[in-house]
Amino acid sequence: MVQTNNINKQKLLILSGATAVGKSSLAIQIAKQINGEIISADSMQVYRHLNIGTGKVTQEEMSGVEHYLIDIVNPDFNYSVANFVSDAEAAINLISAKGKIPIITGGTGLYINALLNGFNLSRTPGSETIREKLNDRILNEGSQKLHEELKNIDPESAEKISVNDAKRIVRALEIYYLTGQTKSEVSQKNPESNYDYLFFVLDDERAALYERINNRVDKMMQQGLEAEVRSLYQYKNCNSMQAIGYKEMVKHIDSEISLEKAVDQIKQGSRNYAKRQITYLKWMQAEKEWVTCNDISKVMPKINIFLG
RNA sequence: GGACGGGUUCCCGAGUGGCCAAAGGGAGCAGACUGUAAAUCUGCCAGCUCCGCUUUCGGUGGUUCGAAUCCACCCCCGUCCA
Repeated sequence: MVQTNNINKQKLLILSGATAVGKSSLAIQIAKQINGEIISADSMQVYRHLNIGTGKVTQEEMSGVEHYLIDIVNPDFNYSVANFVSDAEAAINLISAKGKIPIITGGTGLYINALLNGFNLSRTPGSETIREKLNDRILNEGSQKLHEELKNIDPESAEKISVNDAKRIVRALEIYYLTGQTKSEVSQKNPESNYDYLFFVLDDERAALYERINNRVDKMMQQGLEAEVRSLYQYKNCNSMQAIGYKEMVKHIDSEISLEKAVDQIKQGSRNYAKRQITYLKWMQAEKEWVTCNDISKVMPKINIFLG
């Protein structure tokens, strides 16, 4: 472990992993033992009313442990990494002011990465209007055309972004047209993290994980996922509704697919998502401890050593 | 019993004499990733001693220089007529 210059840094516990591995409940258990509070790093649990499908912990399950960044915006809000980083920093300060330990838990790797590695998002703002225009151009001119454009402006980024990756092409161009600087110039990360953290990744055998996911989706259906999505139907075009479990259910409500098919797609989508989460976690630069989720006994000793 | 339609690589599904190890999609695996990230995108995907070879397209036999594609019989499946 690299523990240089960590003496004065804020201590953080990170707990991540694929969907349905059991992060939330483990986090609560840990919080109780070390007098900690939980900050959710989940791009969908920030939305109010998206409860069943996002696998939010209930008030009861929280059993008194304070949770942050859950239910903080309405479903029509477009939450982003930038919001997360500032919200999470604020929560960290709040928790630490109470003399407690912040535990970051969630499956949105990008969010955790941005927080830990000090992405400087303030230098790369966003602009809905510019983005919209760019998106229109992609539709009309094709992504290849805009990729060419990016190549002239920021060859370094163009090199890394696929010609087909419309989203990233748009974003890179957006940064340039908004700030006059290229994405590659502006998006440097801090050389060193602001935090002293202990990072656990919960994992399991792939087959077991996939099975757990399938079961969890069945459970969500029993809990009334369909009704929940119906009650949120008005938001069907919002970002929040692109969450797995919601977009498929909307298709069913719109009579595009049968209920059975929707459920299958939710399971399939969740499995694919889990795969991507794991890939991101593997890729992400940070010291990590991979823990098999049914063998978490060795987690506490390490935490105790870490906290001193 | 009769009339058609069909059985293709893990699944769906193109292919109807050579350009076919066989389109396309899905799944799976691996990867990328700095303001939509539960999103978006990329690669691999019969096997091998891998610029060539070997085994695949329900089964068996045949026609042909050559078949997943044509013929015969057989085995399943679906629809229809009795």
